[in-house]
Amino acid sequence: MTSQVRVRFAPSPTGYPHVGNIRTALFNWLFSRHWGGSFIVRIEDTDVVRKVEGAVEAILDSLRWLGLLWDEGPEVGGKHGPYFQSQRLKTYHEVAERLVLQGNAYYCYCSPRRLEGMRAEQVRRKQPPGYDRHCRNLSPKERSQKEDEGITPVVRFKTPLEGKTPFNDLIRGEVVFENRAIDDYVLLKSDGYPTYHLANVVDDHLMQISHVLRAEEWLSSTPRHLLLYQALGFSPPQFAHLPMILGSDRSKLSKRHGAVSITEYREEGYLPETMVNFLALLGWSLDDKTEIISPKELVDKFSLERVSKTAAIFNKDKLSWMNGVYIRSLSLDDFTQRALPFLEEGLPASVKRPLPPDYVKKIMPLIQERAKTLAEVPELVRFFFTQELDYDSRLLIGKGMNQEVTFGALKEAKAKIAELKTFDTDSLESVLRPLAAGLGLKTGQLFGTLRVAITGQTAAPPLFQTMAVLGKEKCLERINDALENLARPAS
RNA sequence: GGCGCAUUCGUCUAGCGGCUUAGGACACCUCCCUCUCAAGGAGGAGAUCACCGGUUCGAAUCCGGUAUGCGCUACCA
Repeated sequence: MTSQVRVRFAPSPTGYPHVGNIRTALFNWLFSRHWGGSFIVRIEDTDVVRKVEGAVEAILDSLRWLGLLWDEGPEVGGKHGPYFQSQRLKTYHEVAERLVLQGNAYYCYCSPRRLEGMRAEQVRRKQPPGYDRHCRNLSPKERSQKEDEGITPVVRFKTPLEGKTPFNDLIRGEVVFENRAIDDYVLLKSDGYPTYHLANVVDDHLMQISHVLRAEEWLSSTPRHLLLYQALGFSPPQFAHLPMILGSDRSKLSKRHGAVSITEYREEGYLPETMVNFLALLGWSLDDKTEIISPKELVDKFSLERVSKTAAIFNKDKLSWMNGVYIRSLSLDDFTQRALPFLEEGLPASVKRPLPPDYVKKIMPLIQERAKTLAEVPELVRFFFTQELDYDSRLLIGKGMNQEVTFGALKEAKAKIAELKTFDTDSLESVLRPLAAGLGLKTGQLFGTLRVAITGQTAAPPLFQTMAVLGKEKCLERINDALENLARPAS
């Protein structure tokens, strides 16, 4: 008997992985790494109807992206495979058959129509909906009659009519369910696929899973699973039900809450280290102040005792803040490397590709601390690449200035800049700062005007650094353009 | 309707009977820094700890009830 920790992430490929799924994966991964155990990925593709093409790849990609590598599962294999439930149907059939033989399950021939009618009636009479056990005690004769009619039955679990099923949830403590509140649920569907309940229990046992860490929505199903373990003579794993992640309106996360799939966050330019850090803190905390925490420390300190019991709302503002923190912490090279794909993608088509590496490298330090996501980098640096600036010429005229003053200031500035032999931050500052005083302008006024002329924006990286990167020629061109724009009567 | 879980600033959370005038973070506001925007620094506002009872010398912390929210109640997971 080993006390090896073996946990699994068992997604169903019925859609792209959302933050809730991934948070569950993260906690499983952290738990396994903390205890030196194994992290297993198992694909629960038992719902043929809802199966989504590409979902498995999206799930695995997301895990890899976040660094949540698995010890057993798709692609890497393992000695308890296969790790796709659709490839394990024979096992489920055998177990279901055994259950029927043992008297713990039975064939049910009820038509969907009958079940529907039954449920409607139950709801109408305000009774708890649930299977009425119509086929629970069919005689052999009745059964063969149904078989003769060509009906493919489902296999239902013969839930004990009395008693209680208690268990100790590692996060919530003692939980008890009355068996009579549990109906005879389906184990094997008529299409030959098992339901979650059967496949999950069988595989967790066969794969020697020691701890089941899953979302709270499974809490009510746990007694069903426990009853199944009992009937099968398997010793159940330990259960821990994680708090759910909710949308801003406190309902289950869905499309209307904006980005829900983890792949969308990736596309929006959130760093994987941000997601890991943020998701870890959604339902778990180290202490009363730790916000930024490394994966290593997460693994080191993770514990189920510090997992909270209450559902959490996904706070995107805080995510963005945290992403900014991580972006700023990147080395310049790393930041550049990561931003590059977003630049190639996000810059206007008119900008020549490939982007000149040296030029890009000079720009990046100017915006690194201004970017909250990688996806907004193209917008922040666009004016460095585009030929023509498109802005309202009225922006050139700063507070307390008029057209004439602005025009003169730009002209003077242009002259000073043109005289410059060395064109860098210091030389620009040494000539432009005095110029402001000479013109009787505040530095903010002169620099503001120049900023609009140079960048087409009122908010941009520091002016002199920006100009130094752009180069003398381009700066002069843009000031010329600004002068022309100013001279043109505003329409 | 039944069953289950939960309930501390708008949000994420700390708190596990006295150290709490309930701490931190995001967001918000003010000021400083400053050529704008960021970043950074200093402050501020924001929670009668859902409510009602009980236990106790003492409760956000323990117990009970109520309310509210969420989940489950499918041949979905």
